[in-house]
Amino acid sequence: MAQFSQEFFKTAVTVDNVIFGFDEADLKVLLIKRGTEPYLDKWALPGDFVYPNEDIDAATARILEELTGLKNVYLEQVRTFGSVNRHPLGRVVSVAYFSLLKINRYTVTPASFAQKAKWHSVSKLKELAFDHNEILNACFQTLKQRVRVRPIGFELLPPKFTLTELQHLYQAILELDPENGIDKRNFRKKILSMDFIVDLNESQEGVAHRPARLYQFDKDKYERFVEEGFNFEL
Amino acid sequence: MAQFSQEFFKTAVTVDNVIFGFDEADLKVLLIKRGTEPYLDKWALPGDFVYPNEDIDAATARILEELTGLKNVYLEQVRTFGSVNRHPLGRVVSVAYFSLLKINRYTVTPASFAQKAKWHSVSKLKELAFDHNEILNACFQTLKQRVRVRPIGFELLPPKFTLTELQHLYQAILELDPENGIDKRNFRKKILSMDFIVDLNESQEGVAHRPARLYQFDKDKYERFVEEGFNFEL
DNA sequence: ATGAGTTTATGTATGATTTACACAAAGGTT
DNA sequence: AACCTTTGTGTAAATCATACATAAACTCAT
Repeated sequence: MAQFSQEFFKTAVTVDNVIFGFDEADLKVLLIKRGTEPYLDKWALPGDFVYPNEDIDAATARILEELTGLKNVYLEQVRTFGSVNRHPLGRVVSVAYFSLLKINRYTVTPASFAQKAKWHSVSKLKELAFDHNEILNACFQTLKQRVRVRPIGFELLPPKFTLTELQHLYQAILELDPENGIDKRNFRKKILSMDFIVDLNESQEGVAHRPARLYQFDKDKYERFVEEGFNFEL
Repeated sequence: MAQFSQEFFKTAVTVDNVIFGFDEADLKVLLIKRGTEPYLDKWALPGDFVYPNEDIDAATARILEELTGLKNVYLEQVRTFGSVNRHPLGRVVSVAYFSLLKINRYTVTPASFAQKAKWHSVSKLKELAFDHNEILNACFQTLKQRVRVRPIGFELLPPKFTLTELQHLYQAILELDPENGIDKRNFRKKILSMDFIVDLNESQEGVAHRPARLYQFDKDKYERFVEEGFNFEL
């Protein structure tokens, strides 16, 4: 390692957070419209500088809370982007995270962000500020991998959900077209063989068709299974 | 994003590289003995500051080349470590990488690193400088996952290898004890069903037992299979 | 030259998992 | 009451994973 020197303490570190939500049959991402240069009026990922006395994870959680009012949201670091010229105003290294939140818990237009914040379909995105398309894409790919081997899909659903909703969620994340994606019966068989997805003995109400049963993800139970060597895989 | 301000350009960014090698039946990692404070004389991961006009990936490649003389080595970014107090002398955020190299291509004691560099068994590591145990561990876990779904194990073997060597490599990375790990016949069956691991019609020479056939990983062939939808999985 | 020592190479039967596939039941709406 | 929409369910066939033992190829010591 080179000689320790103040010369090197000239970089800014930011976090950028790809906030995913799921609505109907569509995977969404929360973007903000920039109110300052550079990239004024362009859509961008929510992000901020990491403060001098702040851990990086904490910075991401802070931004998320400022933007949505929510704490204890699923958060995962993905990768760091630090090309020399990725930011026009200096050397800015950005640590990318994604988070998963239940979209109906999100209350719009919080005070601290003057700019517009809006959910966008992941499948139809325009050009974003900075290298945010690349960042978003990396996070989406990571989510896609993660969701097959960790039971994190539930973070995007309400506490009580139907198996059809769960299946639509997986199809959206894995980019399988509906009505050609996962076989309904096989999907349910696999899901219900996991005893931590529990039948609540309740049904939907007020729907104009046969009501679906409601299920819940039991995290404690899941963790007990993991300790006994169980390995989630879809 | 907060107001753009020079206040935030006060962080140093480093890279730390977990360099893996494989020798006989043992997964190794290349460490250097620190020649300066802090952590003088402690073993540490090779790393350095990222220069002002240097991409982060490039910094990692540079360090690797300075240390080993090797270019075009497999390199993968894992995660960024940036706890406020991880470095005693200031705010230093470190981007962790691992790399995989053919251990016999490594020539010892290169000029640019005055300190001792030495291979250590991953399985018996002492305490390292900074948070390097944590970094090493994260990289090892990532390697463990990666090796099951990407054909990167070959990066650690000589160009021509025997199936026994390959099996030992997998057992070392996956921490399966030898003689209780993977079934030899089933392992070979699976490997040889992948047509990009090609039989060279050559054998070992000068060994005091039945000589093993030599095989080679054909990367181009592999990539063609991937394009046709093939998915590596061990 | 022979035998001992060591490691390689190979196939099959059993069980487990994955896949493909179609129709009756439960509600609301008219 | 008939209709519309969506839910809920089982089985057979195919594929994949697992468990397991013995002969063949080479060196070394005698």
